[in-house]
Amino acid sequence: MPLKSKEEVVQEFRIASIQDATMRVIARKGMAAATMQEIAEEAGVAKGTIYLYFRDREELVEKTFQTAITQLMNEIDVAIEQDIAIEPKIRAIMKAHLDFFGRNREFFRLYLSMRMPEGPAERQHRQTQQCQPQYRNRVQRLADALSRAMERGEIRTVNAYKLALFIIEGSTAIILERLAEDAPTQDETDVDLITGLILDGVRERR
Amino acid sequence: MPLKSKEEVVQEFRIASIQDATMRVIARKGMAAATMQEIAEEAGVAKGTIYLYFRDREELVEKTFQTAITQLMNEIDVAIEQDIAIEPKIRAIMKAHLDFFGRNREFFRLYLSMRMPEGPAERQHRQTQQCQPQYRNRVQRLADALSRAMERGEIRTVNAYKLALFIIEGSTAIILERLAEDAPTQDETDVDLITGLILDGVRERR
DNA sequence: TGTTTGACTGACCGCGCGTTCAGTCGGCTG
DNA sequence: CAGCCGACTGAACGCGCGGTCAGTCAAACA
Repeated sequence: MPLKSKEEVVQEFRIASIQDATMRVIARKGMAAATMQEIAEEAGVAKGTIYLYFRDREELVEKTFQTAITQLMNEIDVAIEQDIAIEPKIRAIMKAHLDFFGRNREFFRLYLSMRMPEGPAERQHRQTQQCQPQYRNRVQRLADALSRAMERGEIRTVNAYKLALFIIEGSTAIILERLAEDAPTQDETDVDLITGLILDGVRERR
Repeated sequence: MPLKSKEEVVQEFRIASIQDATMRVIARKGMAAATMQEIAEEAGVAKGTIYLYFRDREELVEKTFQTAITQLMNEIDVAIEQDIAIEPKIRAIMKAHLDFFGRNREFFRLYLSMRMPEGPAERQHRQTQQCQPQYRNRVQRLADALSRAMERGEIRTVNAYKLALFIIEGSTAIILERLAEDAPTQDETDVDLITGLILDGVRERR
């Protein structure tokens, strides 16, 4: 039965609004300072209601993170799977990142928090187990695409994983800067800058 | 009177060991999860003792951050002020970063935490006021060096600030990766990789 | 219409934090 | 050597958190 019952629709709506609220509050206060009380108020429900849909705070944050990152991964996949030259591919990947984080400013901070887990060693470990694969996956996919370009002789041979790290974090910094700007730069300008840097560097050639 | 009295020496030693302990605990548990109790135990003093040297937790963390970042800035200044071509300059700056974070692994996490402040808006603002200048300063100095190289025609003209951001965050990612490795890569390898990327990109030229 | 149900609420609990301060004690002073 | 000083301690406090659950009430049911 593919049709959703009224109850299912209501449930999904609740879950989505609580997750949205979670993102906004974490974006505002930071991971550790985001309280269940404030998330509940933001979502327009009572604190207890959240516990009807999520076992505890940890599960709420994990599920919220998963929902959002899955969406990002899907968008990047589209860009990465296209069988095109490395230059338009890098452009497409950078554009996907800029678009996504532009549309989901709130998510960005949750994303950074998850990459730098807190608390007792055991919890850090669990959070890393859950988040690191998503991140490494993203880096690894780019690294694979770069490796293939190296084999094809499009780009010179270097450590593909470190190159991917460099590209992703470098552009993350530019995204961060862009998000802080009042009048964000045009997408294309930053995409051009990043792509140009990666491919040709900055040395003047005479 | 340049000579330090016995009391001053003891005081400075206490302050230094408490700050060292603070760095280690934050490195282990993260900014928000680092408790005064654990910092005190790590430093081998009672919790109350910390309050003889620091007004509150906030001041402790701020002062600890300042002490460490000042040292980093000094080491980078040496590299940046040298009047040499842009290539050896970038090499020297990258090397200074790698050296510093290699010697002060603990500091790295405190550094990242300070860049992404938590809590109520007002506290975030204060932390940003206190930390952002240090960071922007570092980026700006690199941007200035790059601007000068652009004027001299050594490198092509792009947005110097964004280029500096890209370089610093990209290499930060590589440092992070290196710190996680069991057998860290040789310094020179990463410095070569980063410098090569920035100057010449990765496109194969035939 | 009287009854049942269960989604939702929010006062409450226990815990662990940052912070305080009365008390301790080794060493200096007169 | 008695008396004092002040660096140091750690039990105790208040607060605010995550999590609980007895109570509420609108909608579904009979």
